[in-house]
Amino acid sequence: MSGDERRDQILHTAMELFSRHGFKGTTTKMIAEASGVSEAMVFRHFATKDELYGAIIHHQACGAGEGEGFPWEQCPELMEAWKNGDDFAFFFNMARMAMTKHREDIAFMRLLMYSALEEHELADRFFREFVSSGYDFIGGYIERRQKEGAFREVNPRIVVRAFMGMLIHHSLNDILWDRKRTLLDADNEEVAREFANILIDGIRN
Amino acid sequence: MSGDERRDQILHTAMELFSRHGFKGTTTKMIAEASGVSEAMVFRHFATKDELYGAIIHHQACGAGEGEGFPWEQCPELMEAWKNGDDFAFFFNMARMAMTKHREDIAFMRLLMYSALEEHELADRFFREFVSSGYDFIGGYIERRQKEGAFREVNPRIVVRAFMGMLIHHSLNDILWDRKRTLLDADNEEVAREFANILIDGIRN
DNA sequence: TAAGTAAGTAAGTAAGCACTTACTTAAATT
DNA sequence: AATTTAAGTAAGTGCTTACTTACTTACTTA
Repeated sequence: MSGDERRDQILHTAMELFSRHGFKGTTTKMIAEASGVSEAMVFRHFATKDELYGAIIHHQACGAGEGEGFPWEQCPELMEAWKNGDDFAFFFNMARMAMTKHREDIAFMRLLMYSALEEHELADRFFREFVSSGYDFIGGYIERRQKEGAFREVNPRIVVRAFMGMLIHHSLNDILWDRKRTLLDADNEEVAREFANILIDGIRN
Repeated sequence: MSGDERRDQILHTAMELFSRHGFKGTTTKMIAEASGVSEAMVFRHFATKDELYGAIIHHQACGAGEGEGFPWEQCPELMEAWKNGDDFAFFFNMARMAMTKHREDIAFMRLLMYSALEEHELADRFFREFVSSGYDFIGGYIERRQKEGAFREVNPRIVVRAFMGMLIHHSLNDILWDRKRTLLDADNEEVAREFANILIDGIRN
């Protein structure tokens, strides 16, 4: 295997392990064994464990945060709804897109949670670059629709927090707390629809 | 210091450290030093590090999960609202109470997150004994109000998830992700009021 | 006052940790 | 064919970890 291929493989293996066991809970020996090489190979590609973690962060931040732009800019139905002021389509597609993304990237979400708890850079960076843009995007839409008289007077940031809360908490339940779906076992389509309905009716004029 | 006092002190010190650094990230040496005793004293009171963690879990599960009953049963305004079907008072007090509890018990919330990620027993137990009762309580109220014709037809569990999502996500932002309040800097009273308003208008008939 | 008991520790131990060294193999280049 | 280069490893290094042992101190009780 070539150097670059091996580097990539170690990086992905390590990311999987870090996301499962956290930074302290993952040993370089585990990473080496899971990658099918000796520990020395791991340290040839990444000088320290911290540097390896840093490379994962960089890789994820570039891949998830931007790269091809924010995911909501990637969804034509969503941008269409944004232009037309189609409230249901806007919030419904936002919810569906978020849930799909979360479900695809469980490892990344776990890594993000660990990072936040362990106060690594990733959480902060993801937050500043990604989440805050999401707040601006949704918050901006709400503000516009308030000016158009569609939504009542209310701090748009609180509304965004309410909506983000529904989405993230729901995904976190699926990934972390209620993996067996004992509390709520509905498909994402229905949940997204109801979240959108609740929010829209909740702030309609 | 007597044996029982010391045991308690070590337990609380350890809980603080586990909540900050996770299980793997906390060493018995750290615990001993922070408690002002030798490591041998820690192991006199708790045979293994796992047993110490178990004792913390037990202590927290008994203290937080029940003991004097669920916190919502402790709040007279809330039970009054429940009886009278005063929707705003019900959801507003629920939100305010949850936020206050979360803010008081940051260490416990962090411990809970770590437990969920590390798949320790605490997360599961807290979830089964506490969260699921919360779902039943709020879900039951919504169902009743649906029968009375106040709320529209919608899966009550989805509504509970939406509401819990707002509350927990908001607290998690305060504790973990947005400690500097760059995204949203509103007082809990206002946030609780708006969350309640959004939910009620969102499911009103 | 002598004996017993409980709180406490200094100084270990073996295993595990991140990281290194000195070496081998095999393919590409000269 | 000889030399260089890059992928790879076995066997370490020194330090930290969870946990133990053998001992001391201080208070209580017969």
